Amino acid sequence: MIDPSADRAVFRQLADLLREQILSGALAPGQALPSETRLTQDYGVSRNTVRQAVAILRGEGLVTTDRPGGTRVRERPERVVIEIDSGTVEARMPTAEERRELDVPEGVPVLLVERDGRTEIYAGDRTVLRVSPGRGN
Amino acid sequence: MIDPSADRAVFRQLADLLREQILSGALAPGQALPSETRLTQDYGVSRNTVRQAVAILRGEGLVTTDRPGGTRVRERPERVVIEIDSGTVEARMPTAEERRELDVPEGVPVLLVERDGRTEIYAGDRTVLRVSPGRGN
DNA sequence: AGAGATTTGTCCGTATGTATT
DNA sequence: GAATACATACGGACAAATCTC
Repeated sequence: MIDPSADRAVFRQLADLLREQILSGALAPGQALPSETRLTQDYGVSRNTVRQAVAILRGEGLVTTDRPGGTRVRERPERVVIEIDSGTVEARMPTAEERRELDVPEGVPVLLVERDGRTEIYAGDRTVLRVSPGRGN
Repeated sequence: MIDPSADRAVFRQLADLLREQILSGALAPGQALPSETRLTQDYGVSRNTVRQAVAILRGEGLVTTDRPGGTRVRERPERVVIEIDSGTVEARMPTAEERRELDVPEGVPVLLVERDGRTEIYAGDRTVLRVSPGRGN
Protein backbone atom coordinates (compact mmCIF):
# COMPACT_ATOMS: atom_id res chain seq x y z
CA MET A 1 0.00 0.00 0.00
CA ILE A 2 2.60 2.50 1.15
CA ASP A 3 5.99 2.74 -0.45
CA PRO A 4 8.55 4.51 1.75
CA SER A 5 10.94 4.74 -1.16
CA ALA A 6 8.43 6.46 -3.39
CA ASP A 7 8.71 10.07 -4.41
CA ARG A 8 5.56 11.02 -2.57
CA ALA A 9 5.93 11.44 1.17
CA VAL A 10 4.64 8.60 3.29
CA PHE A 11 2.17 10.78 5.17
CA ARG A 12 0.77 12.04 1.87
CA GLN A 13 0.39 8.51 0.62
CA LEU A 14 -1.48 7.61 3.78
CA ALA A 15 -3.69 10.69 3.42
CA ASP A 16 -4.40 9.61 -0.17
CA LEU A 17 -5.44 6.15 0.95
CA LEU A 18 -7.74 7.47 3.64
CA ARG A 19 -9.18 10.12 1.32
CA GLU A 20 -10.04 7.44 -1.21
CA GLN A 21 -11.91 5.48 1.43
CA ILE A 22 -13.83 8.58 2.45
CA LEU A 23 -14.75 9.67 -1.07
CA SER A 24 -15.68 6.14 -2.09
CA GLY A 25 -17.92 5.78 0.92
CA ALA A 26 -15.94 2.91 2.44
CA LEU A 27 -15.62 5.31 5.35
CA ALA A 28 -19.09 6.80 5.60
CA PRO A 29 -19.97 10.24 6.97
CA GLY A 30 -20.13 10.10 10.74
CA GLN A 31 -18.01 6.98 10.85
CA ALA A 32 -14.87 6.91 12.96
CA LEU A 33 -11.47 6.45 11.42
CA PRO A 34 -9.20 3.88 13.03
CA SER A 35 -7.34 5.32 15.99
CA GLU A 36 -3.88 6.74 15.49
CA THR A 37 -2.38 3.76 17.24
CA ARG A 38 -4.29 1.43 14.99
CA LEU A 39 -3.25 3.23 11.83
CA THR A 40 0.31 3.11 13.12
CA GLN A 41 0.10 -0.68 13.24
CA ASP A 42 -1.88 -1.14 10.04
CA TYR A 43 0.49 0.85 7.87
CA GLY A 44 3.76 0.41 9.72
CA VAL A 45 4.47 4.09 10.20
CA SER A 46 5.11 6.22 13.23
CA ARG A 47 2.38 8.02 15.08
CA ASN A 48 3.68 11.41 14.03
CA THR A 49 3.38 10.36 10.43
CA VAL A 50 -0.20 9.22 11.00
CA ARG A 51 -0.98 12.55 12.61
CA GLN A 52 0.43 14.43 9.65
CA ALA A 53 -1.78 12.43 7.32
CA VAL A 54 -4.90 13.07 9.37
CA ALA A 55 -4.01 16.76 9.61
CA ILE A 56 -4.14 16.95 5.82
CA LEU A 57 -7.66 15.58 5.79
CA ARG A 58 -8.68 18.00 8.51
CA GLY A 59 -7.32 20.85 6.45
CA GLU A 60 -9.41 19.68 3.53
CA GLY A 61 -12.50 19.67 5.69
CA LEU A 62 -13.02 15.94 5.23
CA VAL A 63 -12.74 14.88 8.88
CA THR A 64 -13.02 16.36 12.33
CA THR A 65 -11.40 15.09 15.45
CA ASP A 66 -12.31 15.64 19.04
CA ARG A 67 -10.45 14.49 22.03
CA PRO A 68 -10.54 11.83 23.03
CA GLY A 69 -13.39 10.68 20.86
CA GLY A 70 -11.22 10.25 17.81
CA THR A 71 -11.47 11.31 14.20
CA ARG A 72 -14.68 10.97 12.24
CA VAL A 73 -15.70 11.59 8.66
CA ARG A 74 -17.49 14.90 8.51
CA GLU A 75 -21.16 14.88 7.72
CA ARG A 76 -22.35 17.48 5.31
CA PRO A 77 -24.32 19.99 7.37
CA GLU A 78 -27.68 21.36 6.31
CA ARG A 79 -27.28 24.32 4.03
CA VAL A 80 -28.89 27.63 4.85
CA VAL A 81 -29.74 29.66 1.78
CA ILE A 82 -28.92 33.34 1.87
CA GLU A 83 -30.53 35.50 -0.77
CA ILE A 84 -28.43 38.19 -2.38
CA ASP A 85 -29.32 40.70 -5.02
CA SER A 86 -26.40 43.09 -4.74
CA GLY A 87 -22.97 43.43 -3.18
CA THR A 88 -19.72 41.51 -3.33
CA VAL A 89 -18.65 38.07 -2.16
CA GLU A 90 -15.24 36.78 -1.17
CA ALA A 91 -13.93 33.67 0.58
CA ARG A 92 -11.02 33.11 2.90
CA MET A 93 -9.99 31.04 5.89
CA PRO A 94 -11.30 32.26 9.23
CA THR A 95 -9.09 33.34 12.08
CA ALA A 96 -9.15 31.12 15.15
CA GLU A 97 -11.47 33.63 16.77
CA GLU A 98 -13.90 33.60 13.87
CA ARG A 99 -13.85 29.82 13.97
CA ARG A 100 -14.96 29.90 17.56
CA GLU A 101 -17.67 32.47 16.95
CA LEU A 102 -19.09 30.65 13.98
CA ASP A 103 -18.47 27.27 15.54
CA VAL A 104 -16.80 25.76 12.51
CA PRO A 105 -14.04 23.15 12.55
CA GLU A 106 -10.69 23.40 10.83
CA GLY A 107 -10.75 23.15 7.08
CA VAL A 108 -13.87 25.24 6.66
CA PRO A 109 -13.63 28.62 4.94
CA VAL A 110 -15.92 31.59 5.46
CA LEU A 111 -17.92 33.64 3.00
CA LEU A 112 -17.69 37.40 3.31
CA VAL A 113 -20.67 39.24 1.90
CA GLU A 114 -20.49 42.99 1.66
CA ARG A 115 -23.68 44.85 0.96
CA ASP A 116 -25.17 48.12 2.04
CA GLY A 117 -21.84 49.08 3.56
CA ARG A 118 -21.81 46.15 5.98
CA THR A 119 -19.77 42.96 5.83
CA GLU A 120 -21.46 39.76 6.88
CA ILE A 121 -19.59 36.54 7.57
CA TYR A 122 -20.97 33.06 7.01
CA ALA A 123 -19.68 29.56 7.70
CA GLY A 124 -18.70 28.01 4.38
CA ASP A 125 -19.99 24.56 5.23
CA ARG A 126 -23.48 25.72 6.18
CA THR A 127 -24.18 28.43 3.69
CA VAL A 128 -25.14 28.69 0.07
CA LEU A 129 -25.68 32.07 -1.47
CA ARG A 130 -28.48 32.41 -3.97
CA VAL A 131 -28.07 35.28 -6.34
CA SER A 132 -31.53 36.53 -7.16
CA PRO A 133 -32.22 38.51 -10.26
CA GLY A 134 -32.56 42.12 -9.15
CA ARG A 135 -36.17 42.82 -8.47
CA GLY A 136 -36.92 45.30 -11.20
CA ASN A 137 -34.68 48.28 -10.84
CA MET B 1 6.64 36.24 25.67
CA ILE B 2 5.87 32.54 25.69
CA ASP B 3 4.70 30.82 28.83
CA PRO B 4 5.18 27.03 28.69
CA SER B 5 3.06 26.65 31.80
CA ALA B 6 0.14 28.53 30.30
CA ASP B 7 -3.09 26.88 29.32
CA ARG B 8 -2.60 27.66 25.67
CA ALA B 9 -0.16 25.41 23.85
CA VAL B 10 3.27 26.84 23.18
CA PHE B 11 2.98 26.48 19.43
CA ARG B 12 -0.35 28.32 19.50
CA GLN B 13 1.19 31.10 21.55
CA LEU B 14 3.98 31.38 19.02
CA ALA B 15 1.47 31.44 16.17
CA ASP B 16 -0.38 34.21 17.99
CA LEU B 17 2.78 36.27 18.31
CA LEU B 18 3.68 35.88 14.66
CA ARG B 19 0.10 36.57 13.57
CA GLU B 20 0.12 39.81 15.52
CA GLN B 21 3.29 40.91 13.78
CA ILE B 22 1.77 40.10 10.41
CA LEU B 23 -1.55 41.82 11.02
CA SER B 24 0.12 44.86 12.55
CA GLY B 25 2.44 45.16 9.58
CA ALA B 26 5.60 44.60 11.61
CA LEU B 27 6.04 41.73 9.21
CA ALA B 28 5.03 43.22 5.89
CA PRO B 29 3.57 41.33 2.93
CA GLY B 30 6.36 39.71 0.96
CA GLN B 31 8.72 39.86 3.90
CA ALA B 32 10.40 36.69 5.09
CA LEU B 33 9.78 35.30 8.53
CA PRO B 34 12.82 34.38 10.58
CA SER B 35 14.04 30.91 9.70
CA GLU B 36 12.86 27.96 11.72
CA THR B 37 16.26 27.69 13.33
CA ARG B 38 16.17 31.34 14.24
CA LEU B 39 12.70 31.13 15.74
CA THR B 40 13.88 28.10 17.67
CA GLN B 41 16.58 30.23 19.28
CA ASP B 42 14.52 33.39 19.72
CA TYR B 43 11.70 31.69 21.57
CA GLY B 44 13.48 28.78 23.18
CA VAL B 45 11.34 26.06 21.67
CA SER B 46 12.08 23.04 19.55
CA ARG B 47 11.99 23.13 15.80
CA ASN B 48 8.97 20.86 15.70
CA THR B 49 7.09 23.38 17.79
CA VAL B 50 8.09 26.18 15.46
CA ARG B 51 6.87 24.16 12.52
CA GLN B 52 3.52 23.57 14.17
CA ALA B 53 3.14 27.31 14.70
CA VAL B 54 4.00 28.14 11.11
CA ALA B 55 1.64 25.42 9.89
CA ILE B 56 -1.21 27.22 11.63
CA LEU B 57 -0.44 30.43 9.78
CA ARG B 58 -0.23 28.55 6.50
CA GLY B 59 -3.63 27.06 7.19
CA GLU B 60 -4.98 30.54 7.74
CA GLY B 61 -3.56 31.68 4.43
CA LEU B 62 -1.33 34.26 6.07
CA VAL B 63 2.02 32.89 4.91
CA THR B 64 3.43 30.64 2.24
CA THR B 65 6.61 28.72 2.39
CA ASP B 66 8.67 27.44 -0.45
CA ARG B 67 11.66 25.34 -0.18
CA PRO B 68 14.21 26.31 0.65
CA GLY B 69 13.51 29.99 0.32
CA GLY B 70 11.70 30.09 3.58
CA THR B 71 8.38 31.38 4.77
CA ARG B 72 7.08 34.74 3.67
CA VAL B 73 4.04 36.81 4.48
CA ARG B 74 1.57 36.37 1.69
CA GLU B 75 0.88 39.33 -0.50
CA ARG B 76 -2.69 39.98 -1.31
CA PRO B 77 -3.03 39.08 -4.99
CA GLU B 78 -4.85 41.27 -7.42
CA ARG B 79 -8.52 40.55 -7.32
CA VAL B 80 -10.37 39.59 -10.47
CA VAL B 81 -13.97 40.67 -10.41
CA ILE B 82 -16.51 38.17 -11.64
CA GLU B 83 -19.94 39.52 -12.40
CA ILE B 84 -22.92 37.45 -11.38
CA ASP B 85 -26.58 38.09 -11.75
CA SER B 86 -28.00 34.66 -11.04
CA GLY B 87 -27.00 31.29 -9.66
CA THR B 88 -25.62 29.98 -6.39
CA VAL B 89 -22.30 30.38 -4.62
CA GLU B 90 -20.56 28.09 -2.14
CA ALA B 91 -17.07 27.90 -0.64
CA ARG B 92 -14.93 24.99 0.45
CA MET B 93 -11.33 23.86 0.57
CA PRO B 94 -9.90 22.58 -2.69
CA THR B 95 -8.60 19.09 -3.16
CA ALA B 96 -4.88 18.78 -3.77
CA GLU B 97 -5.62 18.39 -7.47
CA GLU B 98 -7.73 21.54 -7.60
CA ARG B 99 -4.96 23.37 -5.79
CA ARG B 100 -2.54 22.41 -8.52
CA GLU B 101 -4.88 23.33 -11.32
CA LEU B 102 -5.75 26.72 -9.86
CA ASP B 103 -2.21 27.23 -8.62
CA VAL B 104 -3.20 28.26 -5.12
CA PRO B 105 -1.19 27.60 -1.95
CA GLU B 106 -2.41 25.93 1.19
CA GLY B 107 -4.90 27.88 3.23
CA VAL B 108 -6.80 29.24 0.26
CA PRO B 109 -10.41 28.15 -0.31
CA VAL B 110 -12.25 28.02 -3.60
CA LEU B 111 -15.49 29.60 -4.70
CA LEU B 112 -17.96 27.40 -6.52
CA VAL B 113 -20.36 29.27 -8.73
CA GLU B 114 -23.21 27.39 -10.29
CA ARG B 115 -25.14 29.07 -13.03
CA ASP B 116 -26.77 28.00 -16.25
CA GLY B 117 -26.28 24.39 -15.18
CA ARG B 118 -22.51 24.66 -15.03
CA THR B 119 -20.27 24.87 -11.98
CA GLU B 120 -17.29 27.18 -12.16
CA ILE B 121 -14.46 27.14 -9.67
CA TYR B 122 -12.39 30.15 -8.68
CA ALA B 123 -9.37 30.68 -6.45
CA GLY B 124 -10.56 32.36 -3.27
CA ASP B 125 -7.56 34.64 -2.99
CA ARG B 126 -7.85 36.06 -6.47
CA THR B 127 -11.56 36.40 -6.95
CA VAL B 128 -14.30 38.70 -5.82
CA LEU B 129 -17.81 38.10 -7.00
CA ARG B 130 -19.87 41.15 -7.77
CA VAL B 131 -23.56 40.57 -7.61
CA SER B 132 -25.09 42.83 -10.17
CA PRO B 133 -28.66 43.89 -9.93
CA GLY B 134 -30.42 42.04 -12.70
CA ARG B 135 -30.18 44.17 -15.78
CA GLY B 136 -33.83 45.05 -16.21
CA ASN B 137 -35.84 41.87 -16.34
C1' DA C 1 -15.72 7.30 44.05
C1' DG C 2 -11.98 5.41 42.08
C1' DA C 3 -8.97 2.99 38.96
C1' DG C 4 -7.67 1.95 34.56
C1' DA C 5 -7.83 1.95 29.59
C1' DT C 6 -8.18 4.55 25.40
C1' DT C 7 -7.35 8.43 22.39
C1' DT C 8 -5.72 12.63 20.97
C1' DG C 9 -2.67 16.79 22.20
C1' DT C 10 1.74 18.65 23.06
C1' DC C 11 6.75 18.81 23.17
C1' DC C 12 11.18 17.28 22.74
C1' DG C 13 15.33 15.14 20.44
C1' DT C 14 17.58 13.09 16.52
C1' DA C 15 18.57 11.83 11.88
C1' DT C 16 18.45 12.18 7.03
C1' DG C 17 16.94 14.04 2.54
C1' DT C 18 16.40 17.77 -0.88
C1' DA C 19 16.88 22.11 -3.00
C1' DT C 20 19.08 26.47 -3.27
C1' DT C 21 22.76 29.76 -2.66
C1' DG D 1 32.01 21.62 -1.76
C1' DA D 2 29.93 24.12 2.00
C1' DA D 3 26.29 26.41 4.22
C1' DT D 4 21.48 27.20 4.72
C1' DA D 5 16.60 26.10 5.11
C1' DC D 6 12.74 23.44 4.88
C1' DA D 7 10.65 18.37 4.53
C1' DT D 8 10.17 13.94 6.19
C1' DA D 9 10.26 10.29 9.56
C1' DC D 10 11.28 8.04 13.71
C1' DG D 11 11.31 7.62 18.70
C1' DG D 12 9.98 8.80 23.46
C1' DA D 13 7.44 11.08 27.18
C1' DC D 14 3.81 13.17 29.55
C1' DA D 15 -0.82 15.68 29.74
C1' DA D 16 -5.81 16.00 29.23
C1' DA D 17 -10.35 14.32 28.30
C1' DT D 18 -13.60 10.70 28.19
C1' DC D 19 -15.37 6.19 28.94
C1' DT D 20 -15.80 1.79 31.32
C1' DC D 21 -15.67 -1.27 35.06
